[in-house]
Amino acid sequence: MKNKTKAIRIGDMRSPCPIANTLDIIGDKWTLLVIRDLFAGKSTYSEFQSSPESIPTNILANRLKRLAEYDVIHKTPYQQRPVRYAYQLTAKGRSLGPLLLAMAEWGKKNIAGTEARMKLDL
Amino acid sequence: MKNKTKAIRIGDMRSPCPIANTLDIIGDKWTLLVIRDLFAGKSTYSEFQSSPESIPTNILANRLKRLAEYDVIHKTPYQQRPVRYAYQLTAKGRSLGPLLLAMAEWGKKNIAGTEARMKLDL
DNA sequence: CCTAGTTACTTGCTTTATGCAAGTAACTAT
DNA sequence: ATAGTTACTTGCATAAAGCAAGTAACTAGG
Repeated sequence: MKNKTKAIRIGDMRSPCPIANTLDIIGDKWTLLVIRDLFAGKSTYSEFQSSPESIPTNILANRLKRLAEYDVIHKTPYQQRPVRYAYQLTAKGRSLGPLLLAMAEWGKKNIAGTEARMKLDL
Repeated sequence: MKNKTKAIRIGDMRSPCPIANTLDIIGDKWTLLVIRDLFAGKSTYSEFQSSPESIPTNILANRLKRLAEYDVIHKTPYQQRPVRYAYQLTAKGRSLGPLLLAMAEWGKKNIAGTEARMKLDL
């Protein structure tokens, strides 16, 4: 099994802590929203863009690239002429389900005015 | 119950999604490391600074302030002359335990070279 | 009293990341 | 031939992060 991803980064870690290293992959305001959308069944660039938070297009491209590098998602062409891509969660990506669930639960309990409008297949 | 915190922010939300709103509070590379330290029993400014990730001092001050504003932690003086403060998790903060646990588990399983060196009282 | 040390920050400045608008490539449909 | 759609990229302004140094309020030692 060749390693083309950034999965192994020993040496350039800020610490060996699993939380710190997870944050280096998903620790920002946008990444988990893309992953949420994937859990909600979305898979194309325009579907991600259509989410209510309106992710900037360059940031979306950047996050999709990073997630693919870390093997959390992968990109496959779903049609030719013109070629269009579908993004989907890898096994590693799907295993973020419990984290997403914990976050959604915390938000619903602790932040007034929040409401889950999409059904996630966690 | 008076509300001096930012707990209620209806109107300036980017969406009603609980995940999006949780990310607006803890979605960055540092906040959850401070919370991790609190779960590990740390409580002073210098203890947070001594963690292996070496959080910049101005960012630490900023995050402590924000977490207090959102009622995730609170600050109490533990001595006079000179006055020194201890930070501790509120009930709201302690309820982040499952989220932190899910994140630690994901990191341990999916990122090579990670290792939990602190015991968290989740 | 004077100097060094500690804790808990704040300030100034440089670098990096975010956010917005516009532009491009490769098509399809009329 | 022109307009529309999808999936991006590029340029530029603003905001946040990161680093080093400085400050305030003390304590302890010579």
